[in-house]
Amino acid sequence: MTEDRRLTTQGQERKQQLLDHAAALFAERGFAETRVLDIVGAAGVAKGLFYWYFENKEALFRELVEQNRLQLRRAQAAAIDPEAEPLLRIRQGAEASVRYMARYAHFFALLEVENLEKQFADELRKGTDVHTADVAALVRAGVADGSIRDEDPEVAAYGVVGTVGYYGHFHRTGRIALDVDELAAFVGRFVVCALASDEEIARRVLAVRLG
Amino acid sequence: MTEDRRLTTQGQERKQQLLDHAAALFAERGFAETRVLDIVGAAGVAKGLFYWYFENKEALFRELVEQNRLQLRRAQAAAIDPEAEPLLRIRQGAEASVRYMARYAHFFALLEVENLEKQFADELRKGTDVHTADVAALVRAGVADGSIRDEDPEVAAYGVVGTVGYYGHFHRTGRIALDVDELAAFVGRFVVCALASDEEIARRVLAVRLG
DNA sequence: GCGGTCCTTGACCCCCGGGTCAGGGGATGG
DNA sequence: CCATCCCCTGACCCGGGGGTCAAGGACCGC
Repeated sequence: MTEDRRLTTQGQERKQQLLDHAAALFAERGFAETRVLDIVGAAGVAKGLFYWYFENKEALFRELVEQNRLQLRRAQAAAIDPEAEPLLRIRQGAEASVRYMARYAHFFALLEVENLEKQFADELRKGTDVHTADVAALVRAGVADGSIRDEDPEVAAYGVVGTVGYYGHFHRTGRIALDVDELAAFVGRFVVCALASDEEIARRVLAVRLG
Repeated sequence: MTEDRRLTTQGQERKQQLLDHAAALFAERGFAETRVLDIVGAAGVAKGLFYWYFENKEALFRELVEQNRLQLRRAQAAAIDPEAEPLLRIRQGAEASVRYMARYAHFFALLEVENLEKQFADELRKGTDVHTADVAALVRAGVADGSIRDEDPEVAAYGVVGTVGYYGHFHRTGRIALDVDELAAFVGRFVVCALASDEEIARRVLAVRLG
């Protein structure tokens, strides 16, 4: 029973507390292994209160995902220079994503649930699919102006999204010793080299310093 | 209580049946959502029998992973020409992995559990880590002879493993329309372009026809 | 036939964890 | 000072699913 509660400021804060603690716990031990009791325990409130704010555990999870997805999208948009050429925009987006994922690593551990909990697959696919569509548009533009190798834009876009995601994952799980700046730069080089139609273009795009 | 049972031929077959049905169910609806009862139900046997062959659900899962990991490694080894130059070997390994993953898609849906079920993280990391170490050795050789861009071999290797894994995932979940041959070829191009130190080398390595 | 090992069954136990609910307190406004 | 709407509590209910077990084949070698 959580139709459309009207929350006071206090209520909103409490809700966010629960979301935050839940995120930390999910990231630490996984969704299935996290009990509602753990979440309320971490937040220092009684179990019943959980159901004041959320329909159930899944609903909380969905809300968490949505919040997070929007934040990432905002971070990407902020990093991309709308005036720049397509391949550079792709590089900017990729590096920004890596930075963002490193910063909110605990959130992203969550998104990977896509793989296991089939119940969330559709929900979570939306995130990558939207991201992929963005990149695909850029690839299409790059192929059109000759700066990107002539590959299927959709497929190539998955390469960018995948590379960013995988490096985020490996970094998060401590298997890549690089610091965030180095990693972001590396991923930028990786995707640019993978997509550029020739060395000249790759060099040009990589020469740009990103702030 | 499954110490070291001596299984008859029939016993081994029954055990494999359970493994197969479990794999299919895990892939279909996830590990946590699959009941032991579902598994034995699919295999058409009683619940108690499950515990004759396996300590518990997790033990079965681990066994499944191990079986599968070894199979992939064998497939990779078979596809790689030990005489070829490093970058070409990487390409061969990557394409073989894509093919293998497409063929045993249902198995691989499993391996992605790495992300959510923290209890299996270590177990599963072993798989990717071994694979990465193999690729890293090839990258090191390629960097040494100048055919591969001078990047940290470990980090670059994660790019290959990640690319293969992600394309496998996207293909498996129906988001890439290409057939396996096209996808494998694409992934080959992607990693070769991402790693090659110049166009000439990339062209040379990509010119080789793979059987 | 007889003992032994392997295989199989399904009812049963039992706990854990999701979800509920009756009740209480503290604001705010009329 | 009553009413109302949020917020909060924790004991309780209850089902599901993991794991057990006593018993009963089936097939073997002897």
